[in-house]
Amino acid sequence: MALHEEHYRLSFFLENGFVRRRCRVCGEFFWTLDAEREVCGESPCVPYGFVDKTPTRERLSVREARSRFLTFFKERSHEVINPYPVVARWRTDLYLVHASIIDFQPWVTNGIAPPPANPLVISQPCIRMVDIDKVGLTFGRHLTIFEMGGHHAFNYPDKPIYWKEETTAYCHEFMTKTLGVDPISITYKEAFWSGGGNAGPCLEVISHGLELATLVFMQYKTDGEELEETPIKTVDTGYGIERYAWFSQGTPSCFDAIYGDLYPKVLKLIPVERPEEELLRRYSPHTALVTPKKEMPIAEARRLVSKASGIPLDEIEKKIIPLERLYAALDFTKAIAFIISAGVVPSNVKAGYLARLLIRKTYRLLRALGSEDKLLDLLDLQLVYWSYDFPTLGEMRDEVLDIVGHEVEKFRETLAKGIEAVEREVKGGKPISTETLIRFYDERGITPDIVAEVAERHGAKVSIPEDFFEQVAARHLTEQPQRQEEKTRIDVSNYPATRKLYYEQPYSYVFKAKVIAVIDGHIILDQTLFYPEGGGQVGDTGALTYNGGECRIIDTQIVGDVIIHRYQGNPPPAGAEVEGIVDRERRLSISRHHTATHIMIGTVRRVLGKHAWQAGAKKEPDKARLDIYHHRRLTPEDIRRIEKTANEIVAKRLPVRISWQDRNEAERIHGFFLYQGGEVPSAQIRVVEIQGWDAEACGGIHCENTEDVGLIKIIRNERIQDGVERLIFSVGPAALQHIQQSEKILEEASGILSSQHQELPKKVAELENEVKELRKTLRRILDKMVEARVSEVRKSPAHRKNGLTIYTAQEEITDQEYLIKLAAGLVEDTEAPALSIVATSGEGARIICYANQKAIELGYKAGEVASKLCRALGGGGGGKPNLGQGAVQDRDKLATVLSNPEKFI
RNA sequence: GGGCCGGUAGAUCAGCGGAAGAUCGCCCGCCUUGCACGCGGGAGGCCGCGGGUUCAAAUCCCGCCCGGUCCA
Repeated sequence: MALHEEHYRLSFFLENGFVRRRCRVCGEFFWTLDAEREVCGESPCVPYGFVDKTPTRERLSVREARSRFLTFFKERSHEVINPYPVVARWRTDLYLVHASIIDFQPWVTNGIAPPPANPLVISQPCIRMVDIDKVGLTFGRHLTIFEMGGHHAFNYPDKPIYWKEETTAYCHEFMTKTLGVDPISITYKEAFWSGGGNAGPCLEVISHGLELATLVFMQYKTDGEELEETPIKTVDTGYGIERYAWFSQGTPSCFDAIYGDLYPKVLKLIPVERPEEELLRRYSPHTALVTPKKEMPIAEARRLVSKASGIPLDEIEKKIIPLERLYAALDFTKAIAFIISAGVVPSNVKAGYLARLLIRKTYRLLRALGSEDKLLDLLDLQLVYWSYDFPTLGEMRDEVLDIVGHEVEKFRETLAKGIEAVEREVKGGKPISTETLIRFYDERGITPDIVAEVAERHGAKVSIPEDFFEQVAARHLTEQPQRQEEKTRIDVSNYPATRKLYYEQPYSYVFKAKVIAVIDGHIILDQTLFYPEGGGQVGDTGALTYNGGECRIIDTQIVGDVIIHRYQGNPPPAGAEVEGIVDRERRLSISRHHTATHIMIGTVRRVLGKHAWQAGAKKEPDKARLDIYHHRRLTPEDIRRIEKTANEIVAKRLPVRISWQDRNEAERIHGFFLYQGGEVPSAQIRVVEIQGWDAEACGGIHCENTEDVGLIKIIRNERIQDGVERLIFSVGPAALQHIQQSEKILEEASGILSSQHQELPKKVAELENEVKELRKTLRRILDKMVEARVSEVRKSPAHRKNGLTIYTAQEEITDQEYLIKLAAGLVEDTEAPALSIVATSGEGARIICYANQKAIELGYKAGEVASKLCRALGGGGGGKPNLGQGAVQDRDKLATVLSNPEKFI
């Protein structure tokens, strides 16, 4: 889709002799200097024309391509900005940076915060998981990780920078003058770009079949189908740095250009035979066709390429597919290196799941190449190789290898267990249905190809439906997500912003204010010392007094800029002057827990690693909880180390400094660690800094000094998600309370066992052993008693009915196993039909019946007999033909039944 | 955040309302020059924890803890 021609009819085109044409293949409009041109020039409308050629003046590595790009714009008054992490910590609507403009959305593009420079230029590593299935197949046209060169200009209504004309002119100059690309080969295709809530017309810059850049002119906000003009017009350009390297080198694949230096080392690790260059030269120009789409399955695409290139299909399958796998593994391991070094821990949620997906895909690819044990080696090559340009990769190297190693190990176990399960299923002789395939994937993460592989090893055939993954998706579509319960939604749009006294006087607890309104159980004041819930800190409580009246404040919330106080009792009338009193002890305790949480974040980052980001936090009066990303379960030793280090920081008496800082400045000084609590929607951010230990963007109320926190005691640790550990801790007097409680439990236990605290574990273990021994002894004695009782009961007269012998016994012992063995012993080795009734009349009187084979044949089933007897005695029972049991209510009648059993059965 | 699956012997799992099982591993015999195999015997279980239903729960229901997995 493209917009009306007007949007693209630039003076730059008209004055430089470009003409507008329409592609006879894809039907899109484009601008060209070649009046004869009929095709837009993008592959697959035409095959690649740069392979084995060098359309540029010189061959460029990725680093050189990046440098040419940055330098070009730097020389044209753009400020060079360092790349951002690939994980978008500054926004919550997406996990990964997939374009350079993401760095400046939404705060800059919507005008809330100024850009770090204007205009600016950046080469931003980007991750696109959407292309994951195309990587390798298209020889590098698609990558999950690539660098996007972006020069950006933010045009404010009162301060324009530059727009379409300059942008296009820059691009053309860069292409032709700097790189030396023949102008006649370049086309500018008209298109429309939309994403992240913004949209605008764009020009795709193409040469020799390859799209090298996209020039986007962001000028709309998208609201459903509607386009609304935005006040700030943003030049959003994307130059494919790797593509420039590929284009300039003319290698068969982009991977050859990216990893030229690394290739020999890679082949040493993973020996994949490289097809002869001649074959690659013929194959490569058509690889844009190999894009799996819904309407074109991959097999069909391969047939097309085979036809276009003249290479037989079986040769493609034999020689090209392993290469595709190697290419994909290269790209994925690079993406893994970047994501994990940005602090993502593989898990089943959020960005962690994407990381896990990448690691597993890579493992399976390498498995198909027989080199699954080389994943970490390949990853390590990437970490070292790219650390020159991205030093974080070097700093995080050990941590990344540890995290990924752990993840790979876990996946190996999952695979091994899954494969065993498949083997059991196959050996059961059942054919593998689609349903079974889906279950193996959904419940065990075993893909159908692996099921098929295992089944075939055992001689079973498995057919995988073409639309397998769609069926899986359909299954998940039917699950409707239930919405979280509505939070306090009170319309405050008619009220003025509340003045936040708690920031001006953080250590005051009494204030005067005027009542603006009382609505829906909430009071709105003109100003307040009550801190509203936010940033994980719970809202304040307290009281309001006025003119002889008083009411309790039981919670405080903030809606927009208006603070609402939930009350109990009689509220003051609107307009009244009130005195507010915040519950001081409670607030002090909350502050201590809040500052302690910051100390803990700094601590886990040092004890566990830089990946230990905050996943969530809550600070209450009696405890706080902190969720952190970590790949292993915390050991008791980890917990002790964290506790110890955190308390050392308390004792160091570090000042807690709070200041409002310019957003760009704060990011420059503290980095993105600031955003532990998520995004912060303002140009100025409130930075809470524990000197030398931790700095975070935070709106909470804190102690003035770490020593004010008092003791930090970790109470509990849970794993709330895979890869997320929760620490629950108490601070100061609240911690003491917890310790006293634990001591009380210990005292009770040692009182019972009359031992010292430190003797308890030994004592309990001894007791445990003793119980086991006693149980065994008891069992042996009871077994002896069974023998004795059997012969005793058999000697006394038995009852008879229809040829059936009935033995009865009344026992004092209530042990079930004893009773059953006795009942069985009485009749089991008897040839004639025999039935036994064993009763115990103690607490919880019971009956056990046992029938031998002959008795069952005669029609006396123990279960039925037990049922009849028990019902006659006011209870209930049942069982199997040979063994029945039940309970007796009417204990007095039991003797009658036992002396005349034949009357009751 | 949502869905699904699971927790039983050291390991892998079966049993899914009426007496806790199999295979491998472990221990002791036999066989063998020795090992492996083979044969015979044996030890090893709060059936994840807590409630509930029931005459009776490993089994059914609820909550919690622990693990796995898919999706956004």
